[in-house]
Amino acid sequence: MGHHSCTEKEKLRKGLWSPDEDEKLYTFITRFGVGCWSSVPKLAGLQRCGKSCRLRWINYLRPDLKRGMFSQEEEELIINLHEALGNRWAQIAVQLPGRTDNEIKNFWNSCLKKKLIKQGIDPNTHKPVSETREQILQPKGLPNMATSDEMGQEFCVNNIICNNSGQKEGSREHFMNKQEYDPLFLSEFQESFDPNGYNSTFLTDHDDQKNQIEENPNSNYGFNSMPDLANFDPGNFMDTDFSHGSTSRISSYLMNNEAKENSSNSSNFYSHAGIQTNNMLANPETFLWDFDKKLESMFQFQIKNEVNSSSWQEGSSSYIFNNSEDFSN
DNA sequence: AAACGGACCAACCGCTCACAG
DNA sequence: ACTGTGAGCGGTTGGTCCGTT
Repeated sequence: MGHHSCTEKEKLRKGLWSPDEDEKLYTFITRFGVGCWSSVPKLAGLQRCGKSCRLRWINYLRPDLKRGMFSQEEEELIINLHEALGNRWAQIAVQLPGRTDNEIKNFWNSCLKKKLIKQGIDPNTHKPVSETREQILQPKGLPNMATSDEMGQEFCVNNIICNNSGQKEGSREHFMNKQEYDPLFLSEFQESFDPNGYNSTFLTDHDDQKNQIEENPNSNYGFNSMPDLANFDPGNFMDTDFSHGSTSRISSYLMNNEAKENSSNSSNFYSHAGIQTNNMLANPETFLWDFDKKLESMFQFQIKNEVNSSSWQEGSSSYIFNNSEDFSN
């Protein structure tokens, strides 16, 4: 019901994303923000399904993504969270700013799982393997979930959920129930985090956000968990900072070479993390206008003929990148 | 140098849920 | 209440890399 596989439409491309596709998607999203994913491919001139675009953005293009190896702290946090939440990667990812659920899932499956096994710990139960064997015949509830009796011990994730009262506040049940019934639950841990990569508060209060942008040049411009751009040095921006993946390598190659060959062209998509963000910081409003203009001339995909106001959810984050242009026009 | 296999990771698939009409 | 649609999630797959034989 309601499920349309991307494969049903044979025109649609599949597989790895080309730098050109990345560029189109990145340009589109930074310009108009995240709205209706199903309309993104058409509007951005991509032969992909919306689902694929969404995934590409979330897992790779989002500017707030952290790159590179997981730190020891992150590693421990993932293990703790997995013990509490099981394979709820999206929920785990919420606690690790700049990391995606996919990334964490892959890291878990390829690395952490084996590490725990090596240490004699069952990655499913987070208990010593010998103990797990004894319990294997016992009926189980949810996998990875400690029973309420077992949860007499404190559940402490990132020093946030610790409960000094001795109650079972830190139990997985509590953790999940609270999240289920309290929509603001996550904000207790991490203000305004939005898994889409946008600042949630922005979605509900445009004026405040706008003020934030105007008053604080170091704000994230709608993206959360942005790296400290004030200290960002484009000269030290290595290709390894960008990604290690296959297309990523291509992208990185292009980024490095194009940046060298065409350093005057600030609209170079792959240099966005450096040049453009610095421009943003220096003068946000100028940047918005400037960036917009450059994109216009640079990429030339014709949105004006394709966009109509009803095909896009009036949008929230779009004005950050497009405050000078009425999208519906 | 070639073949092989494991590790890694990006992307896909299928499912569920939320919501609008 | 029902149906259609889109978003999001978790499991899985397939391609690439890299070390070993």
